[in-house]
Amino acid sequence: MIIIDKNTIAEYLSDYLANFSQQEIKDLIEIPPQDLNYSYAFPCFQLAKIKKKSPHLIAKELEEQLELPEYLNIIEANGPYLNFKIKTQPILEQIFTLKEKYGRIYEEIGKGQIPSSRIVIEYPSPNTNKPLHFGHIRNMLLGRSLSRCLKYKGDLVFDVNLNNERGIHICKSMYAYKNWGNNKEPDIKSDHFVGAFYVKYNEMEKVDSKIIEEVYDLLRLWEANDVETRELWKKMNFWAYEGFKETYKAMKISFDKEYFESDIFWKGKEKVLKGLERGIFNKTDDGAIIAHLKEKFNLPDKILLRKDGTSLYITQDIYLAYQKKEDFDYDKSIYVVANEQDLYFKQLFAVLDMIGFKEDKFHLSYGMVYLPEGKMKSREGTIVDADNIIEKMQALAYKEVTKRYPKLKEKLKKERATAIGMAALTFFILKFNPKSDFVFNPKESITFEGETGPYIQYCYARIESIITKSKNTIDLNINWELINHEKELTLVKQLNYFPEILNSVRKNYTLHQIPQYLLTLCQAFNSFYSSCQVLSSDDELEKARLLLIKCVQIVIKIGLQILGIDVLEQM
RNA sequence: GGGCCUAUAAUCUAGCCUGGAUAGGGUACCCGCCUUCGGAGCGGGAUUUCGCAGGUUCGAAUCCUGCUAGGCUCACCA
Repeated sequence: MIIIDKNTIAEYLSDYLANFSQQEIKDLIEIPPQDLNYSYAFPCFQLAKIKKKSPHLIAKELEEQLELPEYLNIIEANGPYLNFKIKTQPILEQIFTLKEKYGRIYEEIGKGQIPSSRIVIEYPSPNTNKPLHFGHIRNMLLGRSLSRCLKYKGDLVFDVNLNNERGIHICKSMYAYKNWGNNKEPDIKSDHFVGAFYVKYNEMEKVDSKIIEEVYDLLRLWEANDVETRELWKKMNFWAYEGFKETYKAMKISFDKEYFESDIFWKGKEKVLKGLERGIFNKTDDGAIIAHLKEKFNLPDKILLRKDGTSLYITQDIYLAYQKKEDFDYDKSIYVVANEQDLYFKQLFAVLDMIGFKEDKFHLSYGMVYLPEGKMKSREGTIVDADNIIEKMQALAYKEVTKRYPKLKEKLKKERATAIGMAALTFFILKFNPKSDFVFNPKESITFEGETGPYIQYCYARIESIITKSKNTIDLNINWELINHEKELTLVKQLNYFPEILNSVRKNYTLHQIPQYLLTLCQAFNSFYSSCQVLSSDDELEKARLLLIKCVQIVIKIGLQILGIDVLEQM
């Protein structure tokens, strides 16, 4: 097998271009605009500078001079560009042979692959005083698909979750329950039940701002291990976890290990005190411990321990870094956290660096999700609740399924609605660049047409339908010459890019490249579909096209599986 | 005020790292396409000073500088 990518082309060209190294050539090679049916292009501008000839002329000369390698169909000069068209046969052979492993062809044939490593990914790390919201959905989807993508590419990935289940915010919910809860048991999803008291507290605080003092009393009681307070805390946290469990299940996420802030928040102290002893950190006038980050890191200084000796959020995160290393002996630790904490993570990593913890750490920072009205504020209850939106998507999908297939069995309808609804939600979120903010407008965002998950699923189902109808078997024994339609060649071209896309995602964590790629592929397929009939009286042609669409189906499936979207054979 | 980030048509978005072929898509809008494999689809049309102003370059949405607007952040909160 041969991988036809920029490297291959560069290697080939380097025999002819003495002026450049192979790497330089590779960097020059680009992917031509979509409507041109060439896979790769070499622009001759740089060469023109050296040779003092027009790039057009150079392209033309190279075209004549170059000897066609066996994996290329044609090399053609177009203006200042030298364009390369790949052969269909090697591509489809690879896909059909490797099947669901095609996306890791580099690893499979052992060429140009990155060694696999042990990676810990931490997400979504919720607070236990309120249910998960839309921002958590983005977080979970990013964490989940990154995890799946890295696993697919051969890394050993550990998904972990840190429960922020102690602190003043938890005490607020507890306080409200204590005063206005009448010892009620949850009569709604239990994390929502807890969240309602958080909102209640904030309402009451507006009426009487002094109640915050009583909340601090509660926090002190908690820290002093007061039995009654601890019992209440356990009870309410249990409700929160029970609720989260359902949401995690719907989101199809699970963890190799869950950490609890209450277990570890005080353990970071030791690390910090040791750092103080060694003179790495300093004491402020009033006795707090501070890390001076200004000079060495050009960051604002960070307090690591309060003047009363109690822990801060960063104290436990320092400890947790060590704990994760001990638990998983990782090569790299990834934190999936929104970009509002960019500075915090710079500080955390700087502090860890100061005390000699130099492990490879990465903050996968993603943009905020806004509502049309602005930022979500769980304090005021102006959030898009995660369970609610999941339910809404599935209900809408159910309506669509029912509209199309009124006679379908109820159970099937429900299954399809779940798959389609979740596909729509997942795809809607993951198609955006993780770094960018976006506005979630529930009314406009819930759609199954255009650039959506169901659009991709639909392609898959269409292909399945054709394959089922055909009496021919699919194998590599076809007449390759018959795949020559412009739409077919576009498909082949797109299929060939897939492994490179996954390499890029693994390297840059640009998860949106997968949905974006799938859209391009499916658009090419649908366009092919409308101009090329697969089922045909011409058996040879039918066999050739069946193989082609089977390969498309294989790639769609790999892509969707990484995103955590179910494929449907019928929809 | 300092730091970080963002600005692409009515609207949403890809492309920016690594500068190159008429700036790709999607929604909405207009016109077509179900007596050919599934219309959650396809084809065509209209709409853009790629925030503004400079600079570098043969070439800038992409790199640099300044400006404007917006977001996040600058806790002994999490």
